[in-house]
Amino acid sequence: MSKQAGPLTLTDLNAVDAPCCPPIDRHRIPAETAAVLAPAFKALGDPVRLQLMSMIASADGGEICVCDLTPAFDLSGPTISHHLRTLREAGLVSADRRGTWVYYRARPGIMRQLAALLTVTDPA
Amino acid sequence: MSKQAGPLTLTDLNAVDAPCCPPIDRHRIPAETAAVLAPAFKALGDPVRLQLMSMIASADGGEICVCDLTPAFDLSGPTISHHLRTLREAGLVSADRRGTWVYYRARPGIMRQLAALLTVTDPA
DNA sequence: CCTCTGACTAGACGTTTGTCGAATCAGAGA
DNA sequence: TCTCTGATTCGACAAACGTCTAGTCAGAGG
Repeated sequence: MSKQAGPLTLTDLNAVDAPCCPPIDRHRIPAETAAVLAPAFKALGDPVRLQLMSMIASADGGEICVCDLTPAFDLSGPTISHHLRTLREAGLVSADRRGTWVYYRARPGIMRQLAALLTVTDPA
Repeated sequence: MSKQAGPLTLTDLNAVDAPCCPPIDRHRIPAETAAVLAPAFKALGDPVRLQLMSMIASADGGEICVCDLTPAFDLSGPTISHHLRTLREAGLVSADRRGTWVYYRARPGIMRQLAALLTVTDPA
């Protein structure tokens, strides 16, 4: 159990199925929660990664091959690979090698957590 | 109208009241949309700014004084000021000076857009 | 075994970021 | 007017980031 060493990890949050975090306008986020969720927002904070994320999340069958992602950008293969690693380490996607090809898949749990955090009550 | 010069700006998106963007798992985000929304995610991608954002969004009366934000962190005044400017330039908050004090207020519109983008349909 | 292809790692390089202390600006009040 | 306080801007610096090229790893198929 890694929960004892670090105060809180991404895996901990992923393990929780219920919404971990009330909306941001309900009360102040604890420092530990911020430390865990901020990297996920940061990972989405690059235009290339945001597009990659949407291509993965909207892919037919829920997954997409790297070989279909790379040619969609004017960037080198290693650069795309680097961005995919960033998304992976933020817990937003998972990778699965099948033969020569690697397929990426979105992790809906954490995305829902981020969405829940940003869902504010209408001021009207 | 500034819409003609640049392809798309934050203000343009703020002007739209209806949700600008279907969820990320519906279809691929266009490059222009990614370029506009990524900076907002990036601004939330720092633990300090994420906490600042939640303190502002959850503040009583919808606004909070910088003088109440600064002592909540182990950081210098200029550093907090810098983070607040980042949030401001990302369109996430607005500032209002009243006498000696400056009050910050959340902009719910863009937050709802980000939340809508991340709202994925349940796989179950 | 060799080779080919797709994806990743390693190392380098210029840019951006987060932080600070010092200086400056904006009002309030004597 | 002078001073005091709160907030921002400026300039500097180390750390992190985004990108590249070159090299490496993992399977598929002769």
